[in-house]
Amino acid sequence: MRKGEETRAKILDAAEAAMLAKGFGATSIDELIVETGITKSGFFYHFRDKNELAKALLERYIENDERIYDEIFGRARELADDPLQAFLIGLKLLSELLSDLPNGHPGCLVATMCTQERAFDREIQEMNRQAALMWRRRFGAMFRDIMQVYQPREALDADQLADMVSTVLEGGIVLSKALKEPKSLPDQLLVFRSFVRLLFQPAA
Amino acid sequence: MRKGEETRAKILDAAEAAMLAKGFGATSIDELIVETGITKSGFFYHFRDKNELAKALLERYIENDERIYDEIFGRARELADDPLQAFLIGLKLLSELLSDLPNGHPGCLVATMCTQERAFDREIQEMNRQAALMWRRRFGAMFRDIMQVYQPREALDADQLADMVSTVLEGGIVLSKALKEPKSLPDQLLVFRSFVRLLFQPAA
DNA sequence: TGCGCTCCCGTACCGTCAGTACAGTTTTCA
DNA sequence: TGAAAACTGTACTGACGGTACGGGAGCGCA
Repeated sequence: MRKGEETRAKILDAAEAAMLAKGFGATSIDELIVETGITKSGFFYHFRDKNELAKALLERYIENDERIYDEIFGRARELADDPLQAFLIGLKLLSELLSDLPNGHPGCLVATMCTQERAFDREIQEMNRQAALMWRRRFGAMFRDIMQVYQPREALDADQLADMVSTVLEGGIVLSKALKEPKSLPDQLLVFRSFVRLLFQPAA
Repeated sequence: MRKGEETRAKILDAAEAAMLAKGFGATSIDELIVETGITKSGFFYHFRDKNELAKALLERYIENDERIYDEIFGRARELADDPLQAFLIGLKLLSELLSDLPNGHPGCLVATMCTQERAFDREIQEMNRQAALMWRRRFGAMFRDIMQVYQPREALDADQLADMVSTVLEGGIVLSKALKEPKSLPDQLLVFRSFVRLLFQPAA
């Protein structure tokens, strides 16, 4: 029971790294079992097929993602009472966290499964959708809190602003990878941060 | 010669649609030859291997991409002398173009090849990088023109702002696909447009 | 008329990979 | 100590990427 979880986690670790680097199709089960030191039968004991591996992978990824956001924006909220300040601090903390990754962000599993959508079943596509909706709810609530205190200088919807956070993160990851410049992602997040500050800055 | 080009284009058409929908790995050569009505030997006459197909695909995609940007921002420049107004009009035109795609943006090949980077050779990764750099040059020049006339309200670098255009486009595509909401991409572009307007709006 | 070139077909084959089937073995924990 | 959990081993199937190579239709040209 305990051992099973451990092996399962080892497979997921190897799979996540490989999938983010090479994509779903280019990652073979054979290579995963070599890396984790089990046999093919062992692999299929844990996962019925490759699709179920992808599902477990995505599930774990999203949970971890949520945990990180909880921590960062929770900490930011401790540092400032004002919702705008807290959000700006959160973006800064997130940018710093992303800067500290030596090889840049490893990639977002949600994005990789989006760009290869038809390779996966409906269940995975729905998990992806729910993840994006959770981001919208999370950041949307923050923007609504901010709007209770500050009047935006442009009439923008809280949900659209929330989606902008996801957009900048996902787009930043793509751009960073394309340019091979890890710094681009945290930089783009800071540009967005400037925009948010400008948007809610009281008219002089 | 003429016939060869035609067949080649037909393969590329089928491949592009399939790759954007399913990803690289999930697109089989067998299915491409069925769709284009040629044989396997015929396919390998045109492309040495799958990687070379990807290269030709990316090349064609980037050229087309550049052409579209040339048209849209060229047209925008005709409609307004002021560089800021021209850029804002360009973003609006681009947003409208993206809105008019019935099934949403089919996906960016640069992004799909980024999320599967190790599956491709260095040449393709370099093409991807050059494409992103071209976007930076293109939009960077526009922001520099704008900055000659308008003082930004936040100290932001023209190149970082240029990267923001790419970021919003790539991120918007990912988000649109994840959410299954084609409208998200053009919406996000308009949110970014508001930010740009706000950034260069003369202080009241 | 026939030569050569482009463009493609047909066939046979190889290695890799996902996945199946199932019997047997070790490990773990109650 | 015994049953369940966690594997191993072997043998196979079918799809796919890719190779090899001979052949042939159509076309331009001398």
